[in-house]
Amino acid sequence: MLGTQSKHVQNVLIIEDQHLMRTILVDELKGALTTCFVQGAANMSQAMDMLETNLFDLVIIDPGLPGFDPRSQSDRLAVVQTIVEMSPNAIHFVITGSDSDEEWRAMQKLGVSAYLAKNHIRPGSMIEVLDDFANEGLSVRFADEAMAPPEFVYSGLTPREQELINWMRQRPEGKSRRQIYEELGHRIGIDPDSAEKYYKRARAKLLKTGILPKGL
Amino acid sequence: MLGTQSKHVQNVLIIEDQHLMRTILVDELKGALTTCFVQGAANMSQAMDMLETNLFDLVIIDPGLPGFDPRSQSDRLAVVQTIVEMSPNAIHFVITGSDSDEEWRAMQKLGVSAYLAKNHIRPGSMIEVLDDFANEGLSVRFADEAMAPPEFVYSGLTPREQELINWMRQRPEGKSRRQIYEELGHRIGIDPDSAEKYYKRARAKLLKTGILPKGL
DNA sequence: TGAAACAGGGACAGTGCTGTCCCTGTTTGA
DNA sequence: TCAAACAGGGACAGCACTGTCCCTGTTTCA
Repeated sequence: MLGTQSKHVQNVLIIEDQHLMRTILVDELKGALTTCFVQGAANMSQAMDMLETNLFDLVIIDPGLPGFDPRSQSDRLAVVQTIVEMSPNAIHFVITGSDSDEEWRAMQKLGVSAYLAKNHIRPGSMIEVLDDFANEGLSVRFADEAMAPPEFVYSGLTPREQELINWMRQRPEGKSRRQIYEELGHRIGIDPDSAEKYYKRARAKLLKTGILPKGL
Repeated sequence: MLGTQSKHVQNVLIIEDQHLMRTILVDELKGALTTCFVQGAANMSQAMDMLETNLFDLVIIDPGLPGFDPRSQSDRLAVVQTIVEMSPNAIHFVITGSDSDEEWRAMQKLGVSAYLAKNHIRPGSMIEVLDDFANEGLSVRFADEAMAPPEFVYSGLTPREQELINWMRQRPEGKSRRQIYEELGHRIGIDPDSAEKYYKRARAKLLKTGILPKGL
């Protein structure tokens, strides 16, 4: 189950008690794998049910489950150990809100292949994590304070329009909009003209509703 | 800014260090408000920049920010207090991974209107929270172990197909599929025939790829 | 002053999801 | 055995988003 196999994983289980986080992790995995079948469990008993009745290729675990003390290192390790033992043929990733180097080492001894701080997982990151794992057999991401550009979302924009606005907001000083159109068009594989159109339409919409950020 | 106003909020700031959680909160807010402008900040300095240069109607805070000790009650309260003082005209919601009754009381004294445990926020919940707030001036949701039905996602299904599969998986023993079509069609405002079609198409796709759950 | 960058549009085709309506068969249970 | 429930499709229209190509003006700056 190593190597190039990892992107064709079929059966994935995500064990995480926060609904929104679980939902988006399911989506991220769906996006990172070409064809797959992702299931989510919100607590230990649900997870154990599913582990008993299914064979998973990949199990993603947040050890901070309800009924266990999130401060207790032994509780966290016990959760992971139980799950690893119930799915001996699966790959196991751990996702955590509060990471530590010691915990990663302990998890690794239990057979965990990746250890990911929640605040270091961005949309699209799971692809990189799976790549790391395919190449090196493991992937580790500790918490990270690095600046991400602030988000900005207006309810009336389509995804493409949002994308163009976001890129344009990060435009460096000396760069012309045309250069952004060129660059971005190349990056996402569309005509620079189209990129220009999306930006202009987005801008027009924002102007009409009066909420146009400062960088235009 | 009370009452029916709350759904027409325009400017929203979400302060949360976990990228995925922030992303989905932005989306949830975008969905819950008719027209809005949602911004996200990943840490305190970014948040303070934005609070200085913008006027927000609603600020949503996760007090567990990088640079502060998530175990320290005083750190958490200080974060919230600073933000509340910087946006005196805004409504403030607090979202937290580890909730407690005492913390909610302390937050309330700082002027916080809603206190929400992360594991109690489901997709679509923000609408209810805003309703609660509009009616009662506050909204509180402590952590909750109640069973949510396990998720199931297959990468090749459209949203509607997913929805039908998910409803059908929860079908009670004595209920016929036709009854589900009826009920669901009524609930989401489509023809029962259409519901039937979606389910059948979804089922066919799952059969073709070999991953059909047990309940059919 | 002339060229590039800009704002702000229109026309058009393609695609995927939605939703309605209709069809043929097979299985199941009262 | 007869009707309802089921599996598994086809045809078709509407709609939103995408993407390409083209247009007119105005501003900016070398």
